[in-house]
Amino acid sequence: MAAARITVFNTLTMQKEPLVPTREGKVGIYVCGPTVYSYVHIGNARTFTSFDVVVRYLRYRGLDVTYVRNYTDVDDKIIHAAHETGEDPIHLAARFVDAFREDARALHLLEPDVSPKVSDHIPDIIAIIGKLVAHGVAYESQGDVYFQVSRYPEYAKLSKRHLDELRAGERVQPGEQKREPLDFALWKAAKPGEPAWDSPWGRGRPGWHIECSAMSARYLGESFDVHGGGLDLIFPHHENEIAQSEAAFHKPFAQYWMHCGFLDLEGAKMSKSLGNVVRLRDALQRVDPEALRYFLLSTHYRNPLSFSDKSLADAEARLEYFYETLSKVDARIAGRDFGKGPLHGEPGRFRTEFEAAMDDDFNVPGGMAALSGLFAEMNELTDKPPVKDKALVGRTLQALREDVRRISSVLGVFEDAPEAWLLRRRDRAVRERGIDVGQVEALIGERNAARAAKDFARADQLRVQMKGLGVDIMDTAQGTTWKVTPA
RNA sequence: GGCGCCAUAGCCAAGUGGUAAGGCAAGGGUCUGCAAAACCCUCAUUCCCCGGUUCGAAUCCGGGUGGCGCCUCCA
Repeated sequence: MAAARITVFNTLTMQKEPLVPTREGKVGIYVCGPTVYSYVHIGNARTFTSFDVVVRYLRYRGLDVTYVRNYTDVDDKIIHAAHETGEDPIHLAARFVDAFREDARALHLLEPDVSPKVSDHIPDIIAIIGKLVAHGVAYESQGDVYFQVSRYPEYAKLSKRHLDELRAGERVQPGEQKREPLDFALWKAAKPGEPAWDSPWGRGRPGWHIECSAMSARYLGESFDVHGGGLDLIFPHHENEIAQSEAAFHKPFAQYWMHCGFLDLEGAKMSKSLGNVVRLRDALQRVDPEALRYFLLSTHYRNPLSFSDKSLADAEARLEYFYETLSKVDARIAGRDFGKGPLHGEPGRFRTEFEAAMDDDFNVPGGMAALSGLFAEMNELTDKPPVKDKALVGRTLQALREDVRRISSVLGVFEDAPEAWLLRRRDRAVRERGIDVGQVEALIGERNAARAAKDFARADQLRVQMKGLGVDIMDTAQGTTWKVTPA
């Protein structure tokens, strides 16, 4: 069975384990989505892109995946942000949900099967809190409800901390009515001007962690397969989710915990206090969205990734190579019938290599190596075919092109029409560099006239002139084309 | 202070017991009027340092050095 071949690094055990879904052939995955108080940053984007590929690959392997990624739209930070703009918190959150959807589309993120919001699940949340109170692991205190950590002996099994050490560093916020410092809020009594709902404990709103316990249970069941998020969510968020869910339902919560590493800014942590947060939205303006996606996937999801203009430029250059190859290959094989028959070499080996890498805890960089081999093979067959049989070459190219499509569907890159992507990229560069296209075309015309007249000195002079404008020209069988010199 | 992660060529980056993937850059070549692109070749006896385990370690163990993260909101 395909799934058994896939191995996942489980934060719970700190080991790679075979992925064995609870229900044969089906995988439920819950990823902690954005708290929508602002635009998401590129670190968020990395996490969501990583899990996007996880979901795509599980489906590629034939698993029936239910992918849930929530929006936390009721939260302290949202309330603060709304106070500053004078906006209604729920309205502000809705605005940023829309913004996120736009950014996500640009990044080619799949729409999850379910994208639940906290504000739509208050009854579910109240029901779980009610269970926890009934089980004696949570208590009401002046309109707040707290989870009593000491009543859940397995607390901190995910982050592997010791309770006494945690206690040493704990502090109680003013106004909190906890029995013990480690206890955390499940429900917060309403303050004036805050979104609030009726509950058995009075009007109030959910605490931070409970929504994920409620929404995962609703859409995936009280026990499900994979739970994901950023590294920094391990403590306390995921820890608290485990405590709440397992104490409420008396069964194991998520089987596999997957955590995505950080993205930093050339070594420096991205943080609001340093003022070096890069919004996904802004990054999307600066670089081709697909290049950004390719960059985000260029390091294994658990390793740190460093964001820089150079790495972005590298990603874009690489994408250009892929698209130029595809453009060339498509021109060769599109709409042609090369008949049936044998293929040259073993074109399927690249996809096999790709799968082997991806089976191993979603090793995307390993998979990219296979992809490099695949593209080199396509280029060779197109430009310097080692065999004369054109039908054989054509069939092989078609097979390789088909494998590119399958791999693309997993990585979510180079799915565009190659010509369209190439032109879009050039147009953007033309705008950025302020290049006069009419002038370029005139110069090309002049140069071709000089070449026809064998006036190569003049032709070379024009080439140099265009180089000075930031334009590289290429003489091909289809005529002279040009592109903008990489900055 | 506690817990944990990371350290691979000029740069980016896989590899977690069997003798260093891939990419960029660089050098050489094929092709080209010249170029560009593409393709081919070259490019780490060695994986931060010191010990240990082993027939065998980049991979395991111990110690050190240097980065980083979490412990408070954070993807």
